[in-house]
Amino acid sequence: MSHSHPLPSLGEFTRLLTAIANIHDDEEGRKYDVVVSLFDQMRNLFGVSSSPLLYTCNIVINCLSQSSRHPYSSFTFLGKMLKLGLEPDVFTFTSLINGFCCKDRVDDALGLFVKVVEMGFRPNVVTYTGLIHCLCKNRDVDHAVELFKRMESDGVRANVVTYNSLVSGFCDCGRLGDAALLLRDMRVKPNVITVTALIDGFVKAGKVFEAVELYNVMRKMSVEPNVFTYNSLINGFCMCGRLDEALRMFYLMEIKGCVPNIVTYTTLIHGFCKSKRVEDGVRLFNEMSRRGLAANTVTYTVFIQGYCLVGRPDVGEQMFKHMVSSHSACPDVRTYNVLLDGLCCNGKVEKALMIFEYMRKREMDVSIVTYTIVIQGMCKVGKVEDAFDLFCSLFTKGMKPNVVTYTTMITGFCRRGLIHEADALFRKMKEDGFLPNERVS
DNA sequence: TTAGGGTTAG
Repeated sequence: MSHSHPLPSLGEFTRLLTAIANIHDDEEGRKYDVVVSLFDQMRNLFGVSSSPLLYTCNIVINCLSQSSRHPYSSFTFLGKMLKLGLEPDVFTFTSLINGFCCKDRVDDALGLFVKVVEMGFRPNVVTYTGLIHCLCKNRDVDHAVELFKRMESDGVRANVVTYNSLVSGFCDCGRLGDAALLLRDMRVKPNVITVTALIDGFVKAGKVFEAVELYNVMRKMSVEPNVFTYNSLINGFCMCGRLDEALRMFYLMEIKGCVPNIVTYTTLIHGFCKSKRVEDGVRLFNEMSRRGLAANTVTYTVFIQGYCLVGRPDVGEQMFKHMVSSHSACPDVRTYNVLLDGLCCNGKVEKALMIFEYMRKREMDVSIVTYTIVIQGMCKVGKVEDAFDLFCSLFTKGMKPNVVTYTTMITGFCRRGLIHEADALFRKMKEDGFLPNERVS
């Protein structure tokens, strides 16, 4: 770098660094590289004697710990900090612990937490909340509650973010009662995220009227619902086929000044498609387009499913081709799954198998759901041997069949009268730890 | 001046 121009100050450099660190970029890796290289340039320019401020290092370390490309770079950077004579603080360690949390490495996160406490640092509400959130995401809500209690006995007060993690955690594992109690007994005012988490919990459990009741309560508590809240409620009505009520909620949100987004429309379209009212879905699609909202992958996928459901796989296929050729949205595995399943259910198994071959040639990321759909299609047209070959190949690919896969294959054998094969597979399924009537999520 | 939380499709 040439020094012919006056140098920016250390403060200006740090502001730049913070700005870059906070950019939400698709190319995460590149951003982190820029941050580290900028930090190195700062050090070269200002010299080691003018030691960079601790918070500058903390910005860098936070970037590094969230980077998935270089898993240990944050610890390498910590070493660099120590060499420069900088003492890490609670911000530094919270970022490092959170780095493990981001990668779902709860045990490493907890291990580091214990070490940091042993070193005499006092974790604060952010440190605890990061761990609680990570435990909840890993469905270990009991452990999260334990940590929550420890936090309180350490004299660290939970804030709304802590409660939000726990309420969502309870909801995610179906403990709606615990979530409701926690919401009731919170020592800080809940916000829209807290209440919406429980509303969505009710919706996912099929209890849409409890969700609506909570919606009414939240307005009395002067917690203002937002687009997330309304999308959740609309989804709740759609899920149980109450489309009129879904529409009424949709109108209500507009009256309340809440602007519907692409998720709102896609949820409604999905509701109509599932109830075989694809034309009503198209009307919503047109309205959405008039408002300048562009359909995304999910919107198209919902339509493809809808058209297949009403026996028009040709239109579904057309939409699929349109999304590819117009580059308006990129089909993902789920789009392919819906198309394959739709074709199979409409007697177009051969076509589905061709698309599946194409997917394999292109080395696309196929899921166990894709395989299950194809196995089912093969069985349907009597190609039980091909289906079983594909089933067996899963193990060498490192894929695990789930209950649906097993059930599909067993049913295929049974339909052909291959009772011994079916029985053997049934036993293998139980060996793999599946109960015959287990549901898949 | 630095760290933590949410919705949609099989």
